[in-house]
Amino acid sequence: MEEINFFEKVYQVARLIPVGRVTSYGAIAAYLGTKGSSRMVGWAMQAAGGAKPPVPAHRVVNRVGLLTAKGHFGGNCMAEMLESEGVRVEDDQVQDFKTVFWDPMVELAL
DNA sequence: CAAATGACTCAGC
DNA sequence: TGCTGAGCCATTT
Repeated sequence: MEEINFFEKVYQVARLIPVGRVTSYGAIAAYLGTKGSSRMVGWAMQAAGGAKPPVPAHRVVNRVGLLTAKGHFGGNCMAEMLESEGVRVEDDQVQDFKTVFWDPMVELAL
């Protein structure tokens, strides 16, 4: 069922993240209008595992660029994918986060 | 209906 | 400067 709920919104924004870029939970939450639901974004990512098309949850990190989701992916699989896309990751943290940071509020020019 | 959970974020010490 | 506590919203039980 393709129900348009909070998760779907998160999925759509997350799928809009270009390769080599990353965003934060708060940025997506704020874009959706629920700035305080940063946790919900992460919760949506958990459910994103069965979303179609797949959601690049590995491109979604916390506000400091830390791969908090790594623990859920299993191992450093998340960092490997990010590096494969051109994102510099070191010690489970995105380097030049502000440079690779993709802000939906700006990029999508809402 | 109320309580608990969660991949976050901010403020305080 | 680094850790702890509380706040936030939506989903789940």
